Amino acid sequence: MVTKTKSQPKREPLSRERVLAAAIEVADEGGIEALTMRGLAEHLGVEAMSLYYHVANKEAIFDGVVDAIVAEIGEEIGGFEVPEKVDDWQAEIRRRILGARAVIMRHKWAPEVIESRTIIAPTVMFYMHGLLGVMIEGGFDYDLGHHAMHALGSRALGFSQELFEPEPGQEQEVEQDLEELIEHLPYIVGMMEVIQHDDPEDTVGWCDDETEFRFALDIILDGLEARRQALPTT
Amino acid sequence: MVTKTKSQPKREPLSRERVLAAAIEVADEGGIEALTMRGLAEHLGVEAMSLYYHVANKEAIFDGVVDAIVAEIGEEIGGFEVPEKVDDWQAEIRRRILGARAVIMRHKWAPEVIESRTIIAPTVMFYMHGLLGVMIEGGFDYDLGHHAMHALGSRALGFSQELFEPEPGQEQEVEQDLEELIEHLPYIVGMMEVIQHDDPEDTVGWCDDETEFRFALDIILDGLEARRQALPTT
DNA sequence: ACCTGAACACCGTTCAAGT
DNA sequence: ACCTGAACACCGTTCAAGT
Repeated sequence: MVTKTKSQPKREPLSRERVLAAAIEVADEGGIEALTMRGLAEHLGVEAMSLYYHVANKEAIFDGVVDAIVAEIGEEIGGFEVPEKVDDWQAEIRRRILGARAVIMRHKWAPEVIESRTIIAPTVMFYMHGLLGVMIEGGFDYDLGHHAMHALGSRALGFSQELFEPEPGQEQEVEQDLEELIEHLPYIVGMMEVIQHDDPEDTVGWCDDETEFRFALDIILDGLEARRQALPTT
Repeated sequence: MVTKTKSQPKREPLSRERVLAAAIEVADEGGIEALTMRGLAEHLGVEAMSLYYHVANKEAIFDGVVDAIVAEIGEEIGGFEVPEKVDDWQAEIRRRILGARAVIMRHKWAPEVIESRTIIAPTVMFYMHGLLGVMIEGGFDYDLGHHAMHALGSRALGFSQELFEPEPGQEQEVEQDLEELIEHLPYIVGMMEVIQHDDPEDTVGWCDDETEFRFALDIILDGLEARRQALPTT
């Protein structure tokens, strides 16, 4: 073994992979707004300008991060390959989407980054292609498959926009002027009472995200199945 | 009439309302990234710092803009009042949501701003309250109503995240390396061929957003109706 | 080949000062 | 009461220069 040991190398050189991995670390720790070129460089023990040798710009970092997240989804669900025979398309689609969701839950900032891409990432395309393939082999025609992709939307990747949900870390402050709201929002108040009654533990974060996600997902999958069964058999 | 006409006033004074109206104008014209404090001030013929006399900061502008958009939705659908008797909850919900969508279509940057709010705007709360009220009066119990609000998510306000859709102005460039994609993405390619066959006019923007939005909305409404009918009658 | 210092053009925002 | 100039702390990025 010929190794040059002349003075221990202080750090291994940068690379696109290390930059992207660090970017995910920084976002995991401090959220997406913590991911700045200068902050990322500091996290790597390097100057901000050094990053530009390995990535074109910040957008390229976002692109690479999305690729990495989708790759993690691929590991989670065992690849995007479409099986030759699909007996239960609903089960297979649900398995993939809930797997994607598990990954997204580890990187809660990811939806915002994914949505911010103007051109669809090739890896995302491969993921969606897998979903579409499962549906086609499961009895969809292409037209219904197309509708299905749109109906799922971002839910295909395991997330959905919740208008009632605050950002992680910033809990909703419902208490504040609840007094005056009660008379103007009787239905909301009534709903909250029922929900809190069902689950008295939950005080502030009064919704079970996982349950709600599955509820909506099942509605969509059921609706698609009904329309699949209505297809003319050729 | 005693009016002081000593030298024509060059411009009417600023106000919170004028700032917010101008903010919407700027975003309508140049997108949300064009909405900067300096740019907004220039649009108003004023210095950037003057804005801070009327709004606390940029976040407050975003908050106000969301309020204004929801107010516009209110005008579009004739208010958020819940009728005492709801015969066809699906029709009423669909009417409100498609009205909201019409407004969002005029302000395509609005979804991003709405999603960026960490605390739910009071006006948004009123809008959602109206939807919930229609459902309750239409035969939902509070638990199903709660599920429904989550299942609709941002679709309640007339938009949904389309992973395949590029930002307005930046068309998807599918042509680029389509050659190599064909062999890896047979299902996507097959789907595109069928879709283009159905609608040969559409070359690049190959999806009818309105149709897809209604398709997904109907699936959700149908699913909710099925679950409503399954409720125990009390 | 890989990293850096200095500089640029842009942000949002504060604060004391103008009228 | 309403607006402004100067300044600050932060961005992403370019470019010539270092090793």
